[in-house]
Amino acid sequence: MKRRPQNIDYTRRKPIQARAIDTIDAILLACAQILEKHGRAALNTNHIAERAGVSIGTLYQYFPNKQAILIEIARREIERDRAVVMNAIIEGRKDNRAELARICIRALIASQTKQTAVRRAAFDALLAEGLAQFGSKSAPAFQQVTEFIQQNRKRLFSVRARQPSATILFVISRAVLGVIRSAIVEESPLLGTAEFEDELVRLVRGYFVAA
Amino acid sequence: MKRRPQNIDYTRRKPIQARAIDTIDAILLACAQILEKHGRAALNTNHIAERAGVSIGTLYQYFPNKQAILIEIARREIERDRAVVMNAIIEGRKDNRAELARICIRALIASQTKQTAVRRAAFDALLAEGLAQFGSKSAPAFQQVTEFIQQNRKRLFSVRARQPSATILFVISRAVLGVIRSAIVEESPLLGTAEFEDELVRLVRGYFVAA
Amino acid sequence: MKRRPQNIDYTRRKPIQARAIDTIDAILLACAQILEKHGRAALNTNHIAERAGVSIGTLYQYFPNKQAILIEIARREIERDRAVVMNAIIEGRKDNRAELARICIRALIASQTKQTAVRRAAFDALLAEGLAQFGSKSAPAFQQVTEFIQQNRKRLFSVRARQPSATILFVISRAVLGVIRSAIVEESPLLGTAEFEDELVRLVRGYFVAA
Amino acid sequence: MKRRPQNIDYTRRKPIQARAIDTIDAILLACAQILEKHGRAALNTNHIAERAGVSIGTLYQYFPNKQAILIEIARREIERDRAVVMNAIIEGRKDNRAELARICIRALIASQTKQTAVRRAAFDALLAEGLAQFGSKSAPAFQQVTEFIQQNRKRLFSVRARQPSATILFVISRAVLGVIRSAIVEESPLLGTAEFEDELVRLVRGYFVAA
DNA sequence: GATGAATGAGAATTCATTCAT
DNA sequence: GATGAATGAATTCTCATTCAT
Repeated sequence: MKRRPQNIDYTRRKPIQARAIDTIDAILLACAQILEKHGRAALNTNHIAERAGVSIGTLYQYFPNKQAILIEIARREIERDRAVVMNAIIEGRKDNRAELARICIRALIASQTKQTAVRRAAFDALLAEGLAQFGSKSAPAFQQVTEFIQQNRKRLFSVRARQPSATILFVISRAVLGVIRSAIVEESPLLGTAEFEDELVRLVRGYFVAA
Repeated sequence: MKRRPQNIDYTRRKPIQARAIDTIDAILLACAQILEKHGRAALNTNHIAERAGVSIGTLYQYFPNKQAILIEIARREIERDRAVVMNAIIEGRKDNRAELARICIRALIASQTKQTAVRRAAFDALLAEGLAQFGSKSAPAFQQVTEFIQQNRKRLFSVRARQPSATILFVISRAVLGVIRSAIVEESPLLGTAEFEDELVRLVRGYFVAA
Repeated sequence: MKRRPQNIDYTRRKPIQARAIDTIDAILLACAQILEKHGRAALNTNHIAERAGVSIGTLYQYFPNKQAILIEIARREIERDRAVVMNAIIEGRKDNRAELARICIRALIASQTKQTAVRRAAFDALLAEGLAQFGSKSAPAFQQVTEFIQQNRKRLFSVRARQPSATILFVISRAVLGVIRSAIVEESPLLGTAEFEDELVRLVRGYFVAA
Repeated sequence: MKRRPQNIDYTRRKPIQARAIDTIDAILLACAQILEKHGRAALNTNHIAERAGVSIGTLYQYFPNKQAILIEIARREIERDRAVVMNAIIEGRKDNRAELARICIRALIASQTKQTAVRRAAFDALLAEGLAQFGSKSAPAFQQVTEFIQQNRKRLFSVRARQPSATILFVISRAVLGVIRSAIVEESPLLGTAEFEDELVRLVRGYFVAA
């Protein structure tokens, strides 16, 4: 894949001109829509540009290549995940009796269920780019959540809960996400049932209680 | 001359002779090797045929398209997963004191760590083909394991363990696999440590004990 | 296109063994069926052999190449056309009052309307083979009709009819067939109407009456 | 990398600029030249692009597939036929004594004799595309001629001529074209003789006079 | 005679990317 | 900055034909 010298930093969050923001958002939205409607095989840059209502030349002014578009989508999805969990926790704090684990799980299920195809393709791009990228992109996003959880352990997981080390947080977050993603991917009938949510809560509880 | 796609179902040859089985295995092996060595982007049918030592025409006698090769690989990987778990369980029975959960987890980690690229690409193909396929392919393979576990619940998970329903087995299996796969994909330093295995065992134990 | 040395004369009408006749007919029938059902693009030798219930090797024992199959079909179609016209004329003689032109036209419309796709493909093969072939194959078949018409001119076309030279017969036969084929190809609503038949009869009458 | 056929209707560029029109003409011309020189079997898109002096990619910007090129040629040939007949009629009006039928016939023979291979291949493409297409493409082109003929019936076919209904015009036009095309396809020695033209004129006259 | 696995040249088509305007 | 025509390497897949068994 030939790349032109990249004089635009596409990871920058706030381009100076409003028009540029619109263009970038239009491109990302177009990409996501194609992914969702027609699948990964139908995704190509000409099509993205067309749907975004910009010329292919303009698209290449904002993204150095196709991969970069998907990576930017992945970056935003990860950020959205983080926001979802944080929001759930903050909401939960207001209501003292709420079970935080359940709230987070419910939020995650809702979030993951949306835009399946988009997320898949975007994260695939991330993987193809070299796995190290993934860490560097997702880590900061989850850092905030991780810190918050460690500081609020007692309130979050009952008194008996163990001190959640980085390993523990890794295991439990990937376990929950793994189950949810599998249910989505396998189109499990469990999705959306109360039983499913209950079992996930039990998984989290059991883990934190286990000696 | 390339004609437009035929609407006639001209089914591909099914292997009867040993020679044909060798050919199929050679194609699958070649595909896996390319995936592992050069990555998914470098995978193309000419390359596969060449490495398999057959003509491109022969490849297309046995597989209707590139996708089908990946799907067959996925099918075999799923079968291998099943065999790995069954073997672990059967081995564990001989040694009465063995913790079966740990044995299964150890086997799964070992199994999943191999052929990362191959598995990724193969399962992606399965997904692209329509997600429901996945269920129908993996379900029979895991049926045997599921039944065995239900029959040996007490021995497997200690006396206090809950009756493992289909839901419970779904959740715990996807949780464990989800954590292992995430560790692989994110190239986590936890992979291969005793701590990682311990935490997974704890995850399983805690879940089965949780009220 | 590579051809193997051709040691079987596929134009021979009566192969010695009954089995061979069956095989040839099966191949021609299969070819015609595919043409009619799936169109020319779907016609390939493997498919023909499969549908004929013979191996591809056997097919190549009876026909030196794909083209030869189509040419044999064309040969038989031409022969059928001749038989249709001759039959119509002979039937007409019994009934003294019958208008022979009308009877022939009616028979031709009926005949041409059948197996459109088969005829098209077969005659195309004939053309591709070099136009000279066409003359040598069709001429003998029509010779008989031509001679018969010339001998029965008066009875066939009324008293005032001109002496039908070879040119005249060429013009009128191709005119009538041209109109019928156009009607078929263009899917004209005229096909099957009495008006259509009437006009064709008028075309023939007018031509033979014209000074 | 070749993807499976997209189900997105990603319409081909429509020519706005003069450059694009040149490109289209170059492609059509190249296609016609190859057809005429090397025959249909030698026609492939790479060859067309090369001869047209454009890249294969450019060819596919303007035509979705090979078929479409042939269909556009057919469309233009039909339009040319119409123009030929109209011109002949208009020329004929200036010379009051001219026999219009003869003038049209002479023009048609001249026109049909050119580019035999091109016309054959192009019209075949039209047929393969679904026969109804043919009607819808040719009908508008002939509408103009048909109307003109109906309005000038008397002058065109002598006083005794019948009112030419749509059916009559269909029959006579296809009859004349059918004879001419057969003569070309069968490489008849009649082509180019005065006798041939005379007989065609007689065919037309006789038909219009016939009661 | 029959079989059918293997062949491989060759054709169609795609799509990321560039660059002159 | 924007445009969009042009590029062409790369890839998938077909199918007539052969020949060892």
